[in-house]
Amino acid sequence: MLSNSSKYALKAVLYLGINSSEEKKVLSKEISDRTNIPKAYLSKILQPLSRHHIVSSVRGPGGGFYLSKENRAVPLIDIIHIIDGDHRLTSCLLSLKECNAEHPCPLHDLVGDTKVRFVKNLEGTTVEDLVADIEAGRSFLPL
Amino acid sequence: MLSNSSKYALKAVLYLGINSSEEKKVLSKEISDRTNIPKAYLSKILQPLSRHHIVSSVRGPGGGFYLSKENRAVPLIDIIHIIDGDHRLTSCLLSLKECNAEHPCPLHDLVGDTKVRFVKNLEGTTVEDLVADIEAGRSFLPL
DNA sequence: TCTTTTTTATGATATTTATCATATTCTAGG
DNA sequence: CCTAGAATATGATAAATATCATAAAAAAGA
Ligand code: FES
Ligand code: FES
Repeated sequence: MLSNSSKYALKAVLYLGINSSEEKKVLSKEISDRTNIPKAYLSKILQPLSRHHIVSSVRGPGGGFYLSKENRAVPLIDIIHIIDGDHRLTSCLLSLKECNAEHPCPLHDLVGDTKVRFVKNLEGTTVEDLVADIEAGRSFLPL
Repeated sequence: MLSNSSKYALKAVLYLGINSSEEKKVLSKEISDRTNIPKAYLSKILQPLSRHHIVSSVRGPGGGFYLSKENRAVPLIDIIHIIDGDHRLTSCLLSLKECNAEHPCPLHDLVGDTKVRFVKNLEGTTVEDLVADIEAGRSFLPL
C-alpha cells in the first residue's frame, strides 16, 4: 500500500512537525537517531521533500530541517505522491489497467470503497492535523 | 498491501475456478499463457497452494491443476496467508509493532477501520463467491 | 578568506523480490 | 517396465528496493 520510503517520509515529516520550528531547526542526524531511520537513506528521502517544499531546510552551521507554516498545511497525499508516484495507491489490487467500479476486478468490492476513502482522507488531512493528534495524545508516532 | 505473488496466486486460483473441474484439468502452461503470469514463477506459486490444499493437482499425462469442491470453499485470506504470511495485511502503516486502536499511529484512523473490514471480507469470502461474481458478469478477471 | 557545519548530489553495495532454467519425481498408457 | 507428460523441487539470474559511503556545494563565523 505504502512503500517503506513513504513511511519514512511521513515519519520524518511528523517528527519535524512536533520537534521543529522556524527558530528551532533539526539536524537530519537527530531525525535519524530518534526515528531509527537509517541516516543516509533518510537524507535521500528528505531531498525530494525539500525540493518540493514539503519541508524547509537551510544549510551550514545553525541550519537543519524544519516545517514552516506553509509546510504544515500540506496534505499528506502530496508526500506520498512525491515518494511513491501517484499510481501505487490507486492501482487495482489485481493489476487491471484501471481500478474503477464500471469494470471491477473480483476484489474491487472487497476493498474498493475503503481504498477510495483512504485516499480521500489523505487528501483532506494535513501534516498539522496529524501533529495536533499526536500532541493531544490521540495518536503516537513510532520512535 | 498485497504482494505481487499474492496477486498472481489469486488470479491463478480464480482462473482455475472458472476454467477447471475435476474432469477438466488445466496445465500450468495454459494458466500462464492466459493470465500473463510468467510460467516458472507461476509454478513456484502453485506449489505451496497445492501443498496447502488450496488447489488440487495430479501429475503425469492427462494431469494438471483444478479446483475441487473443497478448494472452492476456501476463504481468500488463506491464499494470502500462505503466500504473504499473516503479518503483511494487518501490520501498522507506519510500522508500529502492533496496529491497534489503543495505541494508534497517526495514520491509523485514516485507514484503520477500513483495513479491518477488508481483512474481514477476505475471511468471509470464498473462492467460489468470487467465481460466481465473475460468471455473473459482476466482476472481471484480468487476462 | 578559511574552516566548520550542514544540506545536496551522486554512486556503490546489499537485500529482497521477481523471473528464468533445469533436474527430479510421479503417473498413465502402451 | 518403458516412455512421455505432467507437477514438484531446487538453484541461478535479473530487477527493484533499501541501505551505505563519499564528495560537492552553500552558509555562517572567525
Ligand atoms: S478494479 Fe481491482 S481493485 Fe478496483
Ligand atoms: S497503528 Fe498504524 S495503522 Fe494501526
